[in-house]
Amino acid sequence: MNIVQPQEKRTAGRKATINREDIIAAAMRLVGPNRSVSSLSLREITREAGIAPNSFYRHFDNTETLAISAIELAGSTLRTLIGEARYKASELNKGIVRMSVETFIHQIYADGQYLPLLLREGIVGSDSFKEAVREQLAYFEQELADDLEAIAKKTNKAPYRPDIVATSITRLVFSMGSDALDMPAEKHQELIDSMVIAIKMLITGAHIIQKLDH
Amino acid sequence: MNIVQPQEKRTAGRKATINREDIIAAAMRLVGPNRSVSSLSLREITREAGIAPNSFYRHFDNTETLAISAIELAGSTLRTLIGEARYKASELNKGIVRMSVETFIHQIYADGQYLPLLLREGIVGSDSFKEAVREQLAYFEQELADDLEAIAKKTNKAPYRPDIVATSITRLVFSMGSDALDMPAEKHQELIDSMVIAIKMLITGAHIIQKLDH
DNA sequence: TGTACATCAGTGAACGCGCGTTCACTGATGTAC
DNA sequence: TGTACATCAGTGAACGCGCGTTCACTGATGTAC
Repeated sequence: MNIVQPQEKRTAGRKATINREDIIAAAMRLVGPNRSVSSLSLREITREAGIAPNSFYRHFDNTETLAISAIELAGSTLRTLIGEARYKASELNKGIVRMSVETFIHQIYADGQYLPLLLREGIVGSDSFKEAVREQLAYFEQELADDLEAIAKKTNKAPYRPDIVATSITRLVFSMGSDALDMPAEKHQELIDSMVIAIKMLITGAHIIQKLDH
Repeated sequence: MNIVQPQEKRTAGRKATINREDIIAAAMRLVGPNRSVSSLSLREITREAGIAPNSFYRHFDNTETLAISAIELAGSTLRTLIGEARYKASELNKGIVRMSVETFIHQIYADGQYLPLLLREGIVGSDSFKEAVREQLAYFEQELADDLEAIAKKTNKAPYRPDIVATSITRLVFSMGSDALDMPAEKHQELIDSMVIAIKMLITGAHIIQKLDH
């Protein structure tokens, strides 16, 4: 979970004009809505970052290392955003589900392309990419599971298989969320509504099903 | 939906030793569980197919055209499989949901890598790839919607927003289904069980929710 | 304060390599007569 | 049946290009004394 190695105390030497975050940002700009990080060439990244090709090696061992750093950055950024959404939801008395989903979608058009990055690299990346994404998704699911538990306590009704509910919601949000990239902003509200309905179906079903089967 | 251009009647000329399907198959072998079609080089594909690089142009305009053909082939193959599963389910009196999911998962370890191909290209592909995948997903969702309607007629209870249910199920099956690629075969049954439960939660929830909100 | 020195981020030039694409060709096949 | 011919799938050689990586270097910075 260390996004960037701790800055070891410098003793002497030329001052750095660019850092790891700058290079990651350049790579994020290049991937856009369609490309995967593994399709980026080293020279392409350094061109975008404004440095010489071989300067890349001063900051990363190779493009694979850069990609994993980008995935970790994306994951922690998204979880921070959702954390804020959760906080705001409790403050504004707005539904936690709707608030979280809205944050997700609006984030897509904001500074970063974090969500689609995670989604893509979890699917097309190398094994180590997939592992890095899996780790990030596990954090999401854990936080979701906590929410579900809190709801369960409040309503005195535990959902059936909360693990499956958490996984399903995560998958749905990522899958449907990435659709937002390919549609105009005015359709976002409709998408958000659909996602909220789907999630509520899942949660509602999870509370009923146990009565039927168990 | 035309997988391969209709064989125009040949009048003269050397007999073909390789055809479009052979080249698509070579490409499918190369992508494996991780790579996207767009990462394949023309020379790599022809090497795998056992032909000279420039022979590729006798069959496809470029690798993009090949990729779209592969997507269409994957889509129609999968839908045929699911169609058979649906038929068998009604014959064997086995649950239609379980039967379809099991077919999906087992197919992953069978001849083709169709499901992950669709999933990947729908996310990392170019706009035309995405369009091709979207078309295939739309077929799936339509067939699912038909099933839901049939169930609704039988039970005399229509689900709320069957479109959202169909979309959600499709997304869940593709997302969780592709996990099967990264896990040993003995864990497949567990995955199938989880997917079936998630789908039942959705369907159950979709029947309850309308009573609450509408 | 001044000076010699170690550190190290960034560079320009060069390398060998695989790539997509082109060209003119070969030779097997089927057709016309 | 035989022969000249049109068709066209597949090829070998060549091209210019962007790639990842290496090397020896430059020169700004901070440290030791």
